[in-house]
Amino acid sequence: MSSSEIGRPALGRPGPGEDGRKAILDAAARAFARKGYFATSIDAIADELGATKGRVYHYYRGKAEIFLDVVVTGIRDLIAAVEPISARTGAGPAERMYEMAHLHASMMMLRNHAQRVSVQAIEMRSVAEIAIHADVLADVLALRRRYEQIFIDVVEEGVRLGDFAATDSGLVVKSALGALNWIPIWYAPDRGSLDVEKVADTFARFIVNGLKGS
Amino acid sequence: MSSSEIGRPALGRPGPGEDGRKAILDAAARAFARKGYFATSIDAIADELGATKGRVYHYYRGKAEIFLDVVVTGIRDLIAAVEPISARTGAGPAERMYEMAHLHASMMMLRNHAQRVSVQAIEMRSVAEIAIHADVLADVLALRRRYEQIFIDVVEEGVRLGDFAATDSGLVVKSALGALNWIPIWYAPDRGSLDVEKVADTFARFIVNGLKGS
DNA sequence: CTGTCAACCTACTCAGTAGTATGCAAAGGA
DNA sequence: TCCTTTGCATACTACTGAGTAGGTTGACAG
Repeated sequence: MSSSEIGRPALGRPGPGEDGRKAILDAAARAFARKGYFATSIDAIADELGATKGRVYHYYRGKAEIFLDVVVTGIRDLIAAVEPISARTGAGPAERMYEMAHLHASMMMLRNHAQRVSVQAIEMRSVAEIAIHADVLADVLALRRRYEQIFIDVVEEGVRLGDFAATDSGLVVKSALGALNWIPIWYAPDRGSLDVEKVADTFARFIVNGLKGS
Repeated sequence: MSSSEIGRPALGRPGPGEDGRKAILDAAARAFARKGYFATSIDAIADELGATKGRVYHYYRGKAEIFLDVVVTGIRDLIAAVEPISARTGAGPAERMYEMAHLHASMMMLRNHAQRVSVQAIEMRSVAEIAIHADVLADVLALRRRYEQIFIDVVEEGVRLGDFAATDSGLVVKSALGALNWIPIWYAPDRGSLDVEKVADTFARFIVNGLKGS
């Protein structure tokens, strides 16, 4: 809050500042990714930090606020990574869609805790504790829609060019993103048996083929 | 327990018996589907029943047991519905896969609370409360693997016949089931805007096309 | 060297809820 | 008819965990 004002006061102990929030965000993302929202106590997040509750509550108003911050960060990261690909010139829709799906899949696997949290978060809308933050929730939904729209645009361009079969673009994108978003649920990062590249490639091919039609 | 013994005693008040468990199971499925495991109290389940805790604890040992029972029921229903299609003679792998995906998608949408619960349940493995029931959890994982195997078998048959492109059948099935299992997360049953049949058809086509390759 | 403020930590409070103890009622069987 | 057993409800207990209150430390400004 105060640090975002113009001509910061610069009084007293400077300390971590915005980095303090970031550290908590990362710890919370790891903890939430492991146990889920409810099974993760504030104390557990503090432990993950090597600190106590006091530190957490110094930067955040409450548990729900931390959680939503993790979720928003996760989606923002996705958009920031995928949007440039969608806008790439000199590549057809199919090729771009492959790259987008490939990257999304990779991000889901590479120990990206925020992504795992974002995924489990979607069914939280009904939980009162979360629903209170209607403004942030609206942001989350808007970001998610925007992300879907990126894919929809590419699909519709592909349909116009005849590269993809004509169907309800909203629905096929939900199919594709469903397949991708499901990855964190079954993918276990520890056992290196499954190659990230191979999974991403298989998924991306599957999706592009699904769009092309027979 | 006692009712499963041979030559049941048949003493005292007969009452609902196994139906009592069923009623609780349904109420719990609805409640869990709405709020999730942790946000659903035993009292909430009892309310859904129009009863109190006492009734619930008369039939179940605890919350986790109810939850896992809902999950097992959900998967069993899926297997019971889809397995017959996979074994159908006189239809090619592509056609059967379409029907399987179509049915799975439909079951995800038709207010099937148990399915929604099963979906949210997968990330529960790490929660101590649930992990205690190692035996039931093992059953759940086995059932889930068995269900996946049904799809894998059809895919591999399709590959052998040249109907499907050759890839890692385990991974493409995970893609397909991911897309399908994701449905409960975005599909809102109340607003009738989205036609169940249309969604199921779009998803099933998408999946079959994805398997066929280009 | 002193006041100030961020950056914490410790030690509480208090609400919600899983699970229990107990009692009562209804429905057969003998 | 009474006894037994199931099928509940009511009224607890015990605990966990979110959020708070207040204290302490250390860096920087003046």
